[in-house]
Amino acid sequence: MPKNGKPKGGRPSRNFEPRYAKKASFHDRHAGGRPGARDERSSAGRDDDRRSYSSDRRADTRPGSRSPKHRGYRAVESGAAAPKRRWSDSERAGRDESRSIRNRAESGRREAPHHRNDRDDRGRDFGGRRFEGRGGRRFEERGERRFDDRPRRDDRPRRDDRGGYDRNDRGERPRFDRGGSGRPQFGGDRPRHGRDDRQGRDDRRGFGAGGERPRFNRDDRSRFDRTERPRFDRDDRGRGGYERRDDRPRFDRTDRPARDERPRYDREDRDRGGYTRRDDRPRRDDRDFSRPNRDDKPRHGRDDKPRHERTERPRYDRDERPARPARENRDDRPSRSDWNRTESVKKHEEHVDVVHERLEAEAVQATEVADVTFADLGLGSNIAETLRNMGAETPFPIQAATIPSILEGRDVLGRGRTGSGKTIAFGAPLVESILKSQAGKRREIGRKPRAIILAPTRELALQIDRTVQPIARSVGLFTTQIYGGVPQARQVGALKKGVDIVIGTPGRIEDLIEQGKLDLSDVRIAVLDEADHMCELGFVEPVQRILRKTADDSQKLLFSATLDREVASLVDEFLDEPAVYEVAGEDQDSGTIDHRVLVIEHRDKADVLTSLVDRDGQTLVFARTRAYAEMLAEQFEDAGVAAVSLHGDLNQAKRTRNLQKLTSGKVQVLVATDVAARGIHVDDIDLVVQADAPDEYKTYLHRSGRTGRAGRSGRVVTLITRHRRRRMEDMLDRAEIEAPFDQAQPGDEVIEEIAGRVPTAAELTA
DNA sequence: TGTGTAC
Repeated sequence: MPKNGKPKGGRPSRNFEPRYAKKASFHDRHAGGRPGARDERSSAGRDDDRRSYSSDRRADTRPGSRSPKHRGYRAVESGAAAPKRRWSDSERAGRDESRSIRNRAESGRREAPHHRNDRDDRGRDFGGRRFEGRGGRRFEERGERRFDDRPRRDDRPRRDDRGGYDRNDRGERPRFDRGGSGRPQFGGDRPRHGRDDRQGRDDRRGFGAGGERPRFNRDDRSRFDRTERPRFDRDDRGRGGYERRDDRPRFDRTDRPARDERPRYDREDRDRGGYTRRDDRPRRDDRDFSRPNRDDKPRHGRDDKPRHERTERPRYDRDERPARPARENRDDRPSRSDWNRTESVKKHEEHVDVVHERLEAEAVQATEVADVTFADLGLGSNIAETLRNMGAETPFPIQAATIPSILEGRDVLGRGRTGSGKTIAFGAPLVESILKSQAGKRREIGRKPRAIILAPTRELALQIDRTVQPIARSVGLFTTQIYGGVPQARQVGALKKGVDIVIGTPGRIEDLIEQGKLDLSDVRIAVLDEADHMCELGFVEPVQRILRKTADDSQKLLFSATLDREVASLVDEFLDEPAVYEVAGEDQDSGTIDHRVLVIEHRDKADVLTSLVDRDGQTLVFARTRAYAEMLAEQFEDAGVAAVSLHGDLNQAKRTRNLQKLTSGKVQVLVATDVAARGIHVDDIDLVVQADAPDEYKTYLHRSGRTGRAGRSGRVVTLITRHRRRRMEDMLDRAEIEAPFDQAQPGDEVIEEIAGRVPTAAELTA
């Protein structure tokens, strides 16, 4: 250990960023004949241009840490990272306390004298320092960031767990290099794999396994599904489904005939806009749990209600539900699909209703939730204390609602806007459960993870870890991030040492599983953040395969701000009588966001956009494609407005760096694709510009949710051309958002108002 | 169609 920690940790940065940068540059230099060469070069070229353009900015704020330079720079950077201290007294105390707590809790089980030793090793030799370093300073920062809007995320990048130890892993890499050249197959498959190359062929080489392991082999997959869990077999589902379907036609997707029976929605929609999906979410409640799939389809939205009723929608339709006697009937229940709204909530019906409503009223005013504490909800003192230090004094509604059920071991579906405390809502109880489950057990090196948290983007995975890690650490548990775009070595190294909670994205997780480097068989809690998104095309299968790798009876927690029918596919297979919670008003504009739509001429788009972003305050611009996002960022730079982009064509180092530039305030404008639509927290964004209107209401809600956070005001403006007006109206309607439409041309007053350069009429009167 | 997840 010490070895590992020393050479590597001390010298090279523990941050992967610098490394990436370095590799990238190396890569650029050797990009010559490689497939991705052209892209890389052009990318690099742009980067250079920008750099020179805004060199000043960069220079001051970020002394070399980012720059791909060398040691010297790194020294500077390490200086920046220097704040990382070792364990602080309080942390150490916390660790000890947790240890004793764990032991006590485990009175029945063996005491495990090793326990302490193991941990000490970990803590001192590597985990200890780093953690502490990070912990000492970051705990607070995290808290601030998350709850107080402090933009400082600089830590983010380096903070990777055991980052410092990577170096060791690196040392091992060389021997794997042989595989380096042997992975032509990928290149062939992916025309744009250039970006991967950028990140560092070293890593890839390390895996070398390119030829050895056909990870993504389609055949393997199919084999997988069926053999592993026969019970989930489609056929089975179909069977089960039918039974249920009879009861509830709407949920079944296979149950198409049923739809025919309920054509009324379609018709209404058709009359309106034909293609509109409006019906899909007449009311939020329905939308979530009963709707067939996505909004696109105008399928029968089973309810007769005209959408206007939505405003009145009781969140869970509890009233509508036939009251069931609590969970005793579990066995009697027709199927899991009931999760929708019946039983799950029912079990806690009384309790839930009470708590839910009481808190709900406080949802907007988080500070009012004073009568309940995290301890009341069942969390241990260490965790409660950590949450307090993070800025979470009292539980938010969604937390108060879900924590008890999660601790109870139930599967849970939770809907709450990211930033409203959703991460803690599942993170804190998850840590508590894991802690209890292994109370008294020795923490072994190389132990298998006990929990896994899946997110759709790397940035979100990082963010989740920033919240969960301190909580876990407060009780002696370890987390690690497993996502792509960065070298595997560090991640694998962490797994070898043993981690309790894995947080990451599907791709890399599955990859490591197939490599035999990640074993989820001990995972007893699996969380899907942005669950509805994780159930979309392209995501759902990997997710299913991953979930199937977890312990058979593992607890599943699905969260999202727009949790809807889309998760039915997973719910049917993986959840058992899930409890369903949501907090009204948290999944969309909570009244603090001002929505506007500007109807413009296409030829004016560039000027209007530049005018909108040339302002004080941070602006997040959404573009539909990566290319357009990149183009807009350049356009803004050319116009003298510092801007960076965030999209999938950038290597992870750059993605991280660019996002960090926004959060740190170095740049005021970030142009992104929908990679930034969900979950990303940048507290000071006060304007969201949708250069391209989203295609579905959920995307609108997620994008607009990047502003107006924590009760502050925010503004969202969407640019459309006149022929898109109708679609836009329909979408807003589905999103239940009121937004005035204004015709606009460059220079118009309305643009000045939206940009905040001129007070609006409302602001003047106010 | 594009976006994200991956080597």
